[in-house]
Parts: sequence; C-alpha cells; structure tokens
Amino acid sequence: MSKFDEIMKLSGYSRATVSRVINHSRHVSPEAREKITAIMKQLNYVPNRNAVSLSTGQTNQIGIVMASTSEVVLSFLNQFVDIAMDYGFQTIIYTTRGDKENELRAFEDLRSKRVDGLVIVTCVNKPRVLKAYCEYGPIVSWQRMDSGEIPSIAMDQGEGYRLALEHLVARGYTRIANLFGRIESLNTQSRREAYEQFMQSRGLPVRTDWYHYSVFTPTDGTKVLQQLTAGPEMPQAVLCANDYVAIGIQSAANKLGLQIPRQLAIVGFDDTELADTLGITTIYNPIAEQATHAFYRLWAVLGKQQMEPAQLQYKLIARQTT
Amino acid sequence: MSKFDEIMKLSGYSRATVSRVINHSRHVSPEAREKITAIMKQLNYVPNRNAVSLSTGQTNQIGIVMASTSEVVLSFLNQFVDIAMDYGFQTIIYTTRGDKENELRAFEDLRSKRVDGLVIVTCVNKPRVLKAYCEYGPIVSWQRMDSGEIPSIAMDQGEGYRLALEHLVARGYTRIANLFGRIESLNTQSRREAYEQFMQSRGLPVRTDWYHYSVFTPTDGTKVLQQLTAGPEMPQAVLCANDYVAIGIQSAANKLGLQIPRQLAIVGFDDTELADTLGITTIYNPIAEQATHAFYRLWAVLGKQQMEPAQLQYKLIARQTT
DNA sequence: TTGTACGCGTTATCAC
DNA sequence: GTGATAACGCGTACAA
Repeated sequence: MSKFDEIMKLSGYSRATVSRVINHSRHVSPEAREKITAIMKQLNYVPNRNAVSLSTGQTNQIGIVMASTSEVVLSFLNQFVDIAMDYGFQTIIYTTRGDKENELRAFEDLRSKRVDGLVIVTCVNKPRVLKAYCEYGPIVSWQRMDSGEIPSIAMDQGEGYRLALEHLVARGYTRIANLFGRIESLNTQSRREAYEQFMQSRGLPVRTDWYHYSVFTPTDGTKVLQQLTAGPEMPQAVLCANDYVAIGIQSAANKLGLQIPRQLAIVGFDDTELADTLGITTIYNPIAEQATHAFYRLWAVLGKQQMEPAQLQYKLIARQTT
Repeated sequence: MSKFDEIMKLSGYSRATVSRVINHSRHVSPEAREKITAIMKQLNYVPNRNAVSLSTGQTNQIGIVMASTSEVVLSFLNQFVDIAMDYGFQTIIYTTRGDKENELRAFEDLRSKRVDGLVIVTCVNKPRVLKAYCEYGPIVSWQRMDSGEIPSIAMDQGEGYRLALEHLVARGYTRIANLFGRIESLNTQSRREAYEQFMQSRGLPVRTDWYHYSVFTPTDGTKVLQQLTAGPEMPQAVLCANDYVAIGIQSAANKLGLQIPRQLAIVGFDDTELADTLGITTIYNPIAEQATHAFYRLWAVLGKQQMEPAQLQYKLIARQTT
C-alpha cells in the first residue's frame, strides 16, 4: 500500500481530498487540511513525481541540447538553469558531441514526454527534420536557424561584428584577419557578410585569404597566429570568434615579441571575465539575457504567459589590445 | 485510447505480448514480433517514459548538485554527462547558489523518485542532514566529506600541493603565499596542512600572514596581488587555488612590471587548457577521470556491477611561471 | 466541502 | 509463446 493510501486510511478522507491538500486547493475544510497535513508529516510523505507526471502529462523538465558543455556556452547554461528553476523547471543536459543521432534522442525525449520543452544551443540536424517534433512541445533555439521552422532567440552577430570593424578602422587598422567558428554556422555567415559589406562600403580590401574556420579554443588561436606569421604578409588586426581564441592570439603574439596593439590589434567576442583580466578589447554579448529570452519563449507555451523580453544590444568594450 | 491500446487492438495481441516486443523479450514468436513491430512503426509509437518510470520505479536520471556551473567544474560536468549517457542515464543539473534549501530540493527529488542517484560537486548542507537521504538511492560526492556518511571519490589535494611545494623549494622559492578557496572546505584544509607540514619539515617559514581565502576567479587573483604588493614584504611565489586565479595573478604582475618568475613565481592548479596557453606552471588534476569514478560508484548500485577504477595521480607541469 | 470512479501508459505476475 | 489481471501512485470530472 502506498503512502498515499495510508494517508487516506489514517485520516478517513477520500483520495480526492488528500490530493487537494497536497496541491493546496482552497476547497478543503481547515480540519481536513490540518489532519491530513499532520499525517503527511508524520509519514514523511513526498509525492511520487513519476505518478504526478504520468497523470498530469507534464514533467516540469526542460532539455538543453548542445555539442558539449564548453566555456563558450557556460553562461548561457548557467543562466538558463537558474531561471528555469525559478519557474519550477529542472534542466536536463543533452550533449551530442556533434552527432545527429545523439541529438535526435533529445527530440525523441520530447515525444516520449520526458521533457516538456527543448532549448537548442547548438544543433547539427536540419530544421526540416526537427520541425516534425514541434507538435510535441515548445522548442526554441539560441543558434540561428535558417527557415523559420524552429523559433530562435538569436541576435544578429553581424551587428556586433560591425562595432568591432568600425572601431578597428577608426584606429587605422584596415588589413584585418577573421577567425570564424563553424563554417556552416549562420553566425559565421552573418559575421562574414558584415565584414565584406563593411570593407567594401569603405573601399577597403576584403582579405578572404585571411579567413580561418573552426577556430574555437586558445590553442586554435595560437596555431592560427603561427600560420599568419608564416604567411607572406601579416594582418594589422585579428577579429576572433570568441574571447578564448583572442587569448590564444594574444599569448602567442607576446611570445613572438609582437607589440600589441601597434603591430597586431586583437578583438575578441562575448566579453568574458578573462577578456577583462587580460585587457582584451571585445564585443559585449548579452548571453545571460538571451538565455532568459529562451526560457520566456518556452514559458509562453508552458505557462501560457507572455513575458516581455528586454531589448538587447552588443557593445564595444575597448581595452589594451586595440 | 493510448497508442499502446491501439497496437493491441490492431495486432490482436495482448498487452503483455506488445510489452514484450517493446522490450525485446525473447519469448515472442517471430510472427507476433513482426506484426507488432510493423504497427508500432506505422503508428509512430514511442513509449511514455513517465509510465515506464512509474511502473519500474526507475527514471534513468541522475542529479548533479553544485553551487553554479563555473569553469572550475566544467570538465567534471562534461565528462559525467557523457559517461552517464553511455550507460543510458540522463543528467539533471541542480544549481544551488550555495543555498541550503535549494540544495535540499535535489535530495528531495531523490526521495520522490525523480532521479535514481545523485552526484555532489559542491554542497553546503552537513553530511548528517544528507545521510538521511542515502536510503532512497546512491549518493556520491566529488567534494571531500568529513565523516564517511556520504561516500566520496575525492583525491587528497594535499598530495598535489606537495608536488608544487617541492618544485618551488627546489628552485629556491621559500617565501610562499597561499591563495585558497572556501575556508571551510576540506580541500583547503588539506592544502593548508600540506603547506605547513612541508615547510616545517624543511625548517622554512610558515607564512600564515600570506593566507588568502575565497579566491576563485581571475579578478580575485588580481585583487590579491594588489594586496600583496601593498604589504610590507612580497612573497617569492604564489600557490593558487586554481588556474584561473593564477591567470589573474600573472596578468596583474605583468601590468606591474614584475619579472616572472624571477621576482614572482606562480603555480596554478588543475592544468586547464589556458594554463598551457599562458605558460603557467600548474598541477595536473585528473578531473575527468574522477567524474568517471563518480559514475562508476553510482553504477555499482544502479547497474549492480562493480567497475574497477583506475589509479589516479597528480602531476607537476612545469612551465614559464616558475 | 467531500466522495466516487475512472484514467494516465506501462511493467510484472501469474496462470495456461 | 501467450493472455488475463493486477499493480505503479496520483489527478480529476462529475456527482452529491
């Protein structure tokens, strides 16, 4: 016999009334509430959440999908988990390692009612494939998605990129190298377009020979700088995929005795704490706020309440590397 | 009518046989299996995991408890999620922000069958309080626990610390400052004892006036260095709570024009990628392997299989800051 | 305010 | 190999 049944028996009340007390319904007499509450405490009762979820059809769990839990997604993850918890939701991590089948398991879990909704941080499956899962629960993406099948709360990184470009050119740096992340990413595409349009509009050279892709980590940055120095010509400035890459560039440049920013200017992306510590010029990216937006979008469906999202903007943070 | 019932009806087989096919039982005739499988595909069937969990009493979910998802715990988190997934378990993050009540919710979730087990990364409640939850499922801690009520897979950080001390003293650095993390942490205690015993055994001064606590981030490190330089005497070397603190120290020292390591030696802890990039001497800490150990300990109960854990050791990684 | 009866979707234990 | 039947623990129309 379950504890629920024990409470029924000991209190003399019915299943419905006990359930009402558990869920703080107002339609219960004070005596009933008091008596049942006392017995619950005495029995050290907690509801079985699987039974609750089965009955209500909700688990109050949200899945977050990403290739791996790297530094770059850390503040998004942290903020999302926190705000979700504030609204009574737990967060389940799905790390895919960039594998399509792994990733689909998360979506299958939406179908099988393990999670009420999904946030995509990074994903490798095509939106067309994922679209089929939208009927099973709300899905929102941080990563930009082509074709509006999956709603996205992404900001246009091209805007942030333009801030960096204006800053560099205003200081006289016109020969600029670009270090991008995933080549097929829409963020990369947006940054690249921003660069090309900006340079062309100023009549400045578009150096596609200084495009580097799949540059994510400090080590990647270090390697790229070695390639650049080995080339026929050095850029005056480097625009990095993120702050960690910028750290790699900065460190390698220091080792080579390059004067920063006189011989090489460096701009990061995201404005992490380390960029501040190491004096790296960067673009402030309101990542935590975007995590909040992502949750709000899910909450609009799960909680049936629209939340007004704040307007977000990139900002240039000038430091010692420019 | 649920899809399960539809399958029963369409196939003509009973509830039990359908269940057997779903769970790949061998006691099913080929015809039955084929027919039912076909209908399952046609109906696009997936089992409801809440119903499964309610029936089996297992959720295949493991909770991971920590104050927040910081860089320091990142590789532990990443590895744990990965290995758990390999064994069919999902990971739920419980961020407590250092709040006792928040933390207890994770343990209540073990009681209410939302998770099958728990890993503690950091925790603030007393082991005596937590002990009561051990009967509801396996719990293992990465953080060291006094009194063996909660099993821990922690390594003795004092050992790693001794490696750093030997290295420093061998190079002639004897006036050493220590930057610790949480003052009440057993890791801190272990490091402090290692320092004091080591120095005393060598007849060297124990500089308790150079103890600093709650030093976690690069910014914290920067602040501490300012305090040190403002003091009456500068240490020759700084032992840091982790690599991020070391980065803060290194950066601040560079700004002040201090020669590293001649005027100030720096040793980090953990051997993160950034320590490599920035040339910081550090102690290699097999964090991912400890995450594996943690899962094995849970698996010993959940999967009823003992896994032989590898022997782990700290290592000194000498770089340019010593 | 309270109780009845049923539903949620699956697993498990028996028989046969 | 197959099939009734009973759990699993709780929510909830609906009626009283």
